[in-house]
Amino acid sequence: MNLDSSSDDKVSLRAKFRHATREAILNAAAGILGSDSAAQARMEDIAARAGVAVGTVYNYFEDRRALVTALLETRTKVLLDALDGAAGPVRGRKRTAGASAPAGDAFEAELAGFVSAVAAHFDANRFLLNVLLDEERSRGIDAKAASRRRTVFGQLLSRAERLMQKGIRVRALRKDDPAMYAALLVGMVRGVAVSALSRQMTFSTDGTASIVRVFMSGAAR
Amino acid sequence: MNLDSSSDDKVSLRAKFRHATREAILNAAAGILGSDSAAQARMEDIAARAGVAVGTVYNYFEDRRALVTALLETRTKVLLDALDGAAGPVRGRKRTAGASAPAGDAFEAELAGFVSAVAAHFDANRFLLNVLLDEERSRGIDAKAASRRRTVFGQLLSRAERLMQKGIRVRALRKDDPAMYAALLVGMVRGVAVSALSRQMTFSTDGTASIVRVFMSGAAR
Amino acid sequence: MNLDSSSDDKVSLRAKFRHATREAILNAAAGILGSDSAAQARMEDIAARAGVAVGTVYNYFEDRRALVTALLETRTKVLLDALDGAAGPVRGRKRTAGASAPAGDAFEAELAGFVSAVAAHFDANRFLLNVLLDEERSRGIDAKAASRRRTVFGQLLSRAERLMQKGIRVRALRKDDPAMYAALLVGMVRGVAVSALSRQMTFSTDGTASIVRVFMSGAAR
Amino acid sequence: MNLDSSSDDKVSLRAKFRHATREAILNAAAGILGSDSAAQARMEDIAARAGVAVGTVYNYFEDRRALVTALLETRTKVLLDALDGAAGPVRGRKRTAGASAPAGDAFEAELAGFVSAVAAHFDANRFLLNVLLDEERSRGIDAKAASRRRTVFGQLLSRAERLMQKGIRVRALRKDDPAMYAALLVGMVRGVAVSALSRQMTFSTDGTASIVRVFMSGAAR
DNA sequence: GATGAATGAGGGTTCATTCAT
DNA sequence: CATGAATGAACCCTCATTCAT
Repeated sequence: MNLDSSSDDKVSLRAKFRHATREAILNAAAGILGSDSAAQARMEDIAARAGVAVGTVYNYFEDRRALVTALLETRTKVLLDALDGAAGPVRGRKRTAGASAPAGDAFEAELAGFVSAVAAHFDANRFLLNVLLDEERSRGIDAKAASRRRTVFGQLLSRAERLMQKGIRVRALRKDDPAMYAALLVGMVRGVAVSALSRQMTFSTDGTASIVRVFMSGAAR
Repeated sequence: MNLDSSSDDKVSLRAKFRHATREAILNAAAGILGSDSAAQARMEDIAARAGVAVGTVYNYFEDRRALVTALLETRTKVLLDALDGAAGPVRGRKRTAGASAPAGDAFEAELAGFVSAVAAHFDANRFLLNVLLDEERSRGIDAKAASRRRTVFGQLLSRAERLMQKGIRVRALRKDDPAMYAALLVGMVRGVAVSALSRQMTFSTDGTASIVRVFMSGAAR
Repeated sequence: MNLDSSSDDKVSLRAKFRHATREAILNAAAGILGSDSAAQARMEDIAARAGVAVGTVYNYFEDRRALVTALLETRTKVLLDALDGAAGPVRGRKRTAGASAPAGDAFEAELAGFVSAVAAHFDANRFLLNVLLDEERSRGIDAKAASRRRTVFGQLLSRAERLMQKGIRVRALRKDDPAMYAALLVGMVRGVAVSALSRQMTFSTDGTASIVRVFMSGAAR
Repeated sequence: MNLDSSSDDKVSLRAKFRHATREAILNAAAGILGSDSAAQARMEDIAARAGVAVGTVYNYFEDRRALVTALLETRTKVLLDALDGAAGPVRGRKRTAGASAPAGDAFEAELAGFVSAVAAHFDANRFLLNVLLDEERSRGIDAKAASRRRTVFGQLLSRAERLMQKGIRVRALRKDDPAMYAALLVGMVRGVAVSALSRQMTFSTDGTASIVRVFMSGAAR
């Protein structure tokens, strides 16, 4: 038992260490791929930024593709979880609500939650923003990874679409193609995020409010 | 006379040929950079697609960077010219109009023109769409070109912003930050374009209509 | 202690190995650049001759230019050190000597030392001989390196000039422009070296003796 | 006859023109190959300097090698002719002379002639100086051309050697290996020429005088 | 003949990946 | 396991040479 426990401890320490190293590498990759001068995302640079040797990176990830894929998946999972989390509470509220006005308010709140969750992630991981649609071009990314990534983007869109369907169902939105609504909404978020980026600002709450307002009520007087 | 004309013909033929070759190369580059598997945009591939030898590409463009830059500039110029052309007529109408309702209609028409012009170009040059913000990452693009490109994107945004200012001035739009409006609008266009892309569709007129409707009146019931 | 020593050994072994590889590459480069058919000094050839892959060469030298420069500098340093070493002892003797005849003898000895040192290096590094003045022409050598190299040649000349000044000072030589004397002497050495080269011979001691004799007393009867 | 003569005129005019073009190309090549920054001696550059198109160069010379070879041969022939011309008169004088002192003087004069002829050509054709031994390295020069060139250098040496043999025969020089004497003399000339080059001077008559003096009487007091 | 655009083999350089220590 | 030097396929670019006009 003692032996086991000590061995267990060792193992868990090792596991922790392994995990920490893995994270360090992922963070390094995110940092480099998300930076403006992302041109050079050489494995060696990533390793250096993570404070390990190149070979070590290959101990944690099969190859370059695997690293990028893992990065994408990790970050995407966090985003999607946040979206689902943001949706959850509202869903609860919504069910409780009976009146149509509250339904509209509730939906708007959920929409705001969705928008700010996506925005927060774009803010935090410029990497995601950069990679979102286009990374397939860059070195070492193949078609398989690209399609998988489009799935990533697709997942975001389908979350948005589900939200739109709900909005239509609860009569908060005019009846129309939910996919179109989703595209418009996600496009707006991306547009504001990019705009904030190029002006060296962060998304802030203003962005979220503007998006929700325009999306719901339009910009017309 | 004969001599002159023949000489003229020769010159113009040569010039025409030169121009045609240049265009062929640009088109080839656009095709490859705009394709899904844009990962391989090797100079040799571009040359092959244009039906010339590698060396020939270098007879027309200093290097890879120059080629991409030229491509970007050409395509962008066409887009911006289209935008300016679309804006012109409406401006005339707007001045004539006295009532607020016509002003709103006129602006909406101009907005639709803007949107469909941008959409048409995204449709025609998937290249532009891909490259728009993110190409700075890919091989052979340096910071200078990147900033210039950001200017390209910036130019699109500033056109949109100008349109928004006009909308506010003619009281077609609620008073708000025109830059924000611009970001939202361009984001929507991009969102729909990308969405169309991933569903293998073209932008169509539906997209334009949806964008204008939501942007002006919102999606709320 | 054991641990330390083993770690030391490792380090020194690595360092030694690194150094050996570097030397192997330099030698390969010297061999190829010094050979008759020096036309092909492709990086790949140099690498092959050194028994490594191309990439390895680039682990040791920034680029082609850096390799050639390093080669030149290394070899030149050895030559100059030899010259300075040869000059040292004689200088000691000279100071001791009071009579004019011994002074002349001492100078002649020093001159012979100088000549044979230079000759020995030309013999050993045909590379140096080839490159000495003219390498600026060959591919991949830029102006900066060229001027630096001319400095290399200049350093040889200035060593010779210093020797000539001493010769004049100790009245072993007729009073005249030391730079001219230097040019003549170095030219003679190069002439004999080249001549030996084209006759597939080595410089030998005969060459040195002839040079000293003619330089001091002339060829006239 | 008229027809013939007119055709003759035409032919001779054409021939003259052809010859002029050929010379222009050779001069252009000499200018570029002789310049400090001889790194780029591209066919296109040579053509541009000669004021013709690349294709035209290929109408006059089979290929790059042929051009360089022709250049070398032309220039060398001029040099060798000058040497032979300089030698002629002296030979005549020598035969007339009976006393040993005049013989020495005559030889010294011939030597001076030789030296200044070589120097003049090095001055005029830096190209020759550059190429003399080393050009085999540079682009587009192959082994065959190199050996032929070594012959060029060899021819210079053998002219010098013949002169030395004469010097020994007429007892102007101490009896020794004429090839060695030749190597020393030519080396001196090259040394002074290079030295003059690096100091941006021309060879001048001083150089010739110094060479002759040291070669004949030595530098010793 | 003169022209100069087209050609494409060839060379320098990079960087993902491997593997001995 | 970590390390980092070695590897070599792949890519950008150059320039001697050709050939249609």
